[in-house]
Amino acid sequence: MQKSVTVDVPRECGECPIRHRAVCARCESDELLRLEEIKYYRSYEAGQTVVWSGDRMEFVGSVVRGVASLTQAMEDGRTQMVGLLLPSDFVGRPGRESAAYDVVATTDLVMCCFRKKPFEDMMVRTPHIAQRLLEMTLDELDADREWMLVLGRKTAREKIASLLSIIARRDATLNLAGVEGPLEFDLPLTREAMADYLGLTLETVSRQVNALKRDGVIDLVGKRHVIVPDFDRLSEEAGDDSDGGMLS
Amino acid sequence: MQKSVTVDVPRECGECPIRHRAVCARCESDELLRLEEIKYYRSYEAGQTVVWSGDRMEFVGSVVRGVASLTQAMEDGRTQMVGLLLPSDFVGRPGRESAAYDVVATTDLVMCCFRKKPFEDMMVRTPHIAQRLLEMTLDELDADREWMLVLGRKTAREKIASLLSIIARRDATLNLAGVEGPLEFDLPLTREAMADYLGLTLETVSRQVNALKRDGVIDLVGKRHVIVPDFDRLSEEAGDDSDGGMLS
DNA sequence: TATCGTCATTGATACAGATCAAGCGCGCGA
DNA sequence: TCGCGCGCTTGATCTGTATCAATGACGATA
Repeated sequence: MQKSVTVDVPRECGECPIRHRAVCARCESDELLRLEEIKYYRSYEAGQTVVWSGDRMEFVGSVVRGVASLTQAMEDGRTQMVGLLLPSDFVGRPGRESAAYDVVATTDLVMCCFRKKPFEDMMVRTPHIAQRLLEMTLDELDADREWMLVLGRKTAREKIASLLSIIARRDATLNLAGVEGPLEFDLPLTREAMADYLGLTLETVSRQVNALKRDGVIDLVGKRHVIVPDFDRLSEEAGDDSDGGMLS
Repeated sequence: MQKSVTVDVPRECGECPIRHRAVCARCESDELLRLEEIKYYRSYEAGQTVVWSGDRMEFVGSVVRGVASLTQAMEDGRTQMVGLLLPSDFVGRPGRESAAYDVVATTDLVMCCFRKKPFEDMMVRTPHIAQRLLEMTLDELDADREWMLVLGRKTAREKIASLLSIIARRDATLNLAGVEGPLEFDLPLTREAMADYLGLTLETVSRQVNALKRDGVIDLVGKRHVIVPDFDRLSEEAGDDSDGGMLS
């Protein structure tokens, strides 16, 4: 059942696609060498759970390729996704014993992992890592707060537009795609996962996605491939400041 | 108009009520001395804005006494509170030029401030500060993610119960009040502010607060003083795991 | 003591999104 | 090639919360 995914991740940090965005971004080459000694890669298939909430967390790491989600659940089954982890995002919390959320691979996933203890030791001796982690954590805090506005105050249509806008933006910065002209990307989420992220039901997601398509805000190829002819229009639908802020 | 509030905050960090919880918690006495040189206190009256979103942020600091709120707003006036800042919480982001949110004093407020540049310099030379800030930021991230579940998936009644539960808990840890027996505290928020935090209207907040009172989950003295006869019952109403987790 | 403003309550009604219930379409394994 | 299952769509109806509209309760100001 565990079809081992062929992984073409370079052994060398120097060749790593997330070298300049991940927690190691600030490291000098000697620091990188020491990281290289303790790192290892793990692969997961779409749908696999990477970490169970409450479990002992024996490693931390970075998403190298693919998408994972962070999910909180109530006993009765209600579920809220609290984070979308794209390449370069960091998973795990130094100084904490057990995981606070479920981490699930929403696409096939490759992670660059460090056993927790060696990483913590390294952090103490390598300010560049701690600095970068603080910076990334503060960025994430900002992103989550923006998401709180989405969850608390936006309509279903605005929520969908906000999600598409965020994915489009992150996708564009990763691929350094042409900044002008239509954006295009594959949705890494099912309708149900979108619903869990947006605090909606999957039926409402489906209806609103199709409404945005009918109104020409987006175009769909199949169910998952999205074309955004006019990013400003999408931002407007998301209720964001009109000044775009594209790639800013 | 600016009735200068009498401040009885000690000049000495050693006497400071938040000494062991704030960003300075890990500092040795020599580090504290250097912090003392660059710190200064500021007071605000309830309702005053501490920082405007988008403004240049010339200082960072800690809440010493009182409560402040972090708010995001859309152009059309919809408003979402994204953080409640209680004593020892940190305001501002080192390494960023302009504020991302409005910070408003919701009660009379005393802050311990540092001009941004000297503080940043100090952070580089004082790992204890950076370490503590990372820890606090990670804690805040967890809290915000819990709040995303509240905003995205809970009913109005559960939202109110969740808010009361959080305030009760934080209040209890601050005052080291008797862990058993009825909890009691003053709401530091108007009904409208509660609505902004919970993603509701103030009418719904009013109705649900009174419903919880009718059902004996809480008792009210006046509009703002809350008595919680049974904390577990409140947790249950909040939809939280029944095991309490009180002060954990 | 009257008056004003702020904060809160309460009621009537409207509506966005949830819920319940089919049904579609496409990829995959037999 | 069939049939099954999963992801998705679409329709009918229900309901929790928003919205609109008064009214009440207190504290501050004159």
